[in-house]
Amino acid sequence: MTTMLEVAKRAGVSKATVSRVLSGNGYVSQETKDRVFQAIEESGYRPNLLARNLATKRTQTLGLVVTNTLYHGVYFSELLFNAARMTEEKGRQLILADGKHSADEEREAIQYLLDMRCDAVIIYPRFLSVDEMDEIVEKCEQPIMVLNRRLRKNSSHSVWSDHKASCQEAVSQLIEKGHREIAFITGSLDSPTGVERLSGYKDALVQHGIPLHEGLIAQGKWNPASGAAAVSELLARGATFTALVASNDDMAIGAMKQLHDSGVVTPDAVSVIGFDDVAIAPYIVPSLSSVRIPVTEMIKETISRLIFMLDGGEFKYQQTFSGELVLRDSVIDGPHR
Amino acid sequence: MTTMLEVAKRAGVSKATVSRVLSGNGYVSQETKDRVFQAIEESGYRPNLLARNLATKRTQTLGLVVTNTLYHGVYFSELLFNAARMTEEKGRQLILADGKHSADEEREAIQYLLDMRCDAVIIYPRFLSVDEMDEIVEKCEQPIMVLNRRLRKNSSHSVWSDHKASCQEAVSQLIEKGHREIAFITGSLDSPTGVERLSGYKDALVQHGIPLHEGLIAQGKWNPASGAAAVSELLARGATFTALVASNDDMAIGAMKQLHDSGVVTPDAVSVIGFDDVAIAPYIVPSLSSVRIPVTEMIKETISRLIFMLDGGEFKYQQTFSGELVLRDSVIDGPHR
DNA sequence: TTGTACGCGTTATCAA
DNA sequence: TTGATAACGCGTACAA
Repeated sequence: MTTMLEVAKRAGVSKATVSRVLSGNGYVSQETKDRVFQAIEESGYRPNLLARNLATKRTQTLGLVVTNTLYHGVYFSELLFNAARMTEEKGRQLILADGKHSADEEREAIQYLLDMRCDAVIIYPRFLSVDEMDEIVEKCEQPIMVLNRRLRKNSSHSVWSDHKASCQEAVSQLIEKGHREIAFITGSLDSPTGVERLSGYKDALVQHGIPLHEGLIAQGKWNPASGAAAVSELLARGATFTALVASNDDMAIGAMKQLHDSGVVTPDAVSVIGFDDVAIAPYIVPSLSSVRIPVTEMIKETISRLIFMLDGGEFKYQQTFSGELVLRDSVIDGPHR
Repeated sequence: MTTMLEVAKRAGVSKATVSRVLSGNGYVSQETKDRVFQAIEESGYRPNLLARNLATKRTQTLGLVVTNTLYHGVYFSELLFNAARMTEEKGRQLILADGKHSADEEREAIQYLLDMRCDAVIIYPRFLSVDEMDEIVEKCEQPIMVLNRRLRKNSSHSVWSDHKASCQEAVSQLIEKGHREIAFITGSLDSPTGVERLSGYKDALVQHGIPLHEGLIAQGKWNPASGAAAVSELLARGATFTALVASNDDMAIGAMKQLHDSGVVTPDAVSVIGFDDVAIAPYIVPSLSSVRIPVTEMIKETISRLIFMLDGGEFKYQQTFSGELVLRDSVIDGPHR
């Protein structure tokens, strides 16, 4: 690899001058500029970003940590796509680190990004507690933002959407359409998101004076297969319901398939609501209603805040997002029996 | 940020000793080891990877370039997930750079990874020509592997699956099941993959002595909406067919929805085959057959080769993968009318 | 077993 | 307008 020094020699100038030409800082005569550029061309010189970043103490990169349990599915794609786009819009590069599937590995991933001296870090946590992340935010010199969690102490360093309220709203809509027997498929209950959605379901029932039947609740694990399994379990229990809320779209899709396959209940007879809006779902299951989580908007806010902080700014206020309920025919019509 | 020097002072030793303790190279007495570790604890020291990488001339990272037009969908997720997993298995970190949506931006992304001094780079090209990539492979000091293209000169630096043969095979299967009128939805025809699949379709027909009807071919753009639009166009033309091959699963899904909505042809009456196997598809459209591209295996081979090259190895031979046709009932049964 | 001193490829601060 | 030269934080011969 040819270095700046070799370029300098070839052009008959010093390293410093080459550096000036490249960075645009400082005065350089047009004549020497030309000579330098020519030398660069001839030698195929490429700047070493490691050296540059070490010297400037800036890497122009944002780090992003996500668990790979989220990798499958369109939700992650949307997250990643927008994060990359917005980061580059701000003239920076996104570096992705895999949080894998444990708290330790999530910690390691964060640490890696910090050790790489990313200018700032975005964490979409899955295993780490809110308290630990509050600690990380305070300890680190780099600005840090946490997605999908509400930090206790540094709430302005987090951007989240109110899963409980969104779910409560969705269930309320079903109740108002006349549904009384509403089944619920949970997500993994070691995830706050899963717990919050379940809690929203329960609160909506209470709020409308509808008794809670544990028999109408089945546990899922976010993926389609577990949604299908949950429906099997509900049916095996002899549960009857006119509506079904699944804690995400993937499970909702698995659930609908199982409803169809089992033949006990035709899908059209059950109103189904999911979450996160797998973008492809409407093409296949037009009857699936969904609560759309505004990932794009949330990422945008997150990155804006980070950039602002990098420029020395400080946020006092926090911002909550809420899911938007997109209803399809089967819900709008109310119960079919 | 506390540096190694500060740790050294606190422990009453020299930088070199701290470095030895951290890397495990060279002899250090247990006693001083303990002192150093304690000093590290107390000061919250973290090594600066930029400095380390600059000094060692190794970054322990693999770069991956992918266009964001691939981000949506499960194919990309599987690619990324496995790439990250395997890279970390080899004790390295994956760095993702967005190739965005033009040849220039794809070049920039590759250049960025090289400038960051990634030890090796994987390119999943969308816009760059095979010739240009052959050039890049030869010019660069870092090992480079190209996914989903067959390089002309450096074929051992590429891993691809034979799209033409896979598609030909799929269409042949349909023909052998008794289908004679087989519609085809192309991918974007500025992509080699799209062209190859179309060519496989045509060749299969020729091979079986079935006349080619241009009226049975409609253009798509890889996404579900374009698959639906293609079906609309076919129907508007008055085309009749008992089977339909779409150049990927997303379009196949859109196509099936359109077949259903239009009511002209019930989906069950048409055997549909897609490509790439959107993992979620079987949960929703059990009747969708698909050619599974072995992404996981291909990534595995790619990374193995890179690691081997980093250790000074050189590959003489090349390896082709081929898609595996997964047939569902509607195809196995043959034409329904 | 430990310390000294130099190199990695840049940027940045001075003089000149 | 240009050139020495000192950082940046770490690895590593070489010497002790």
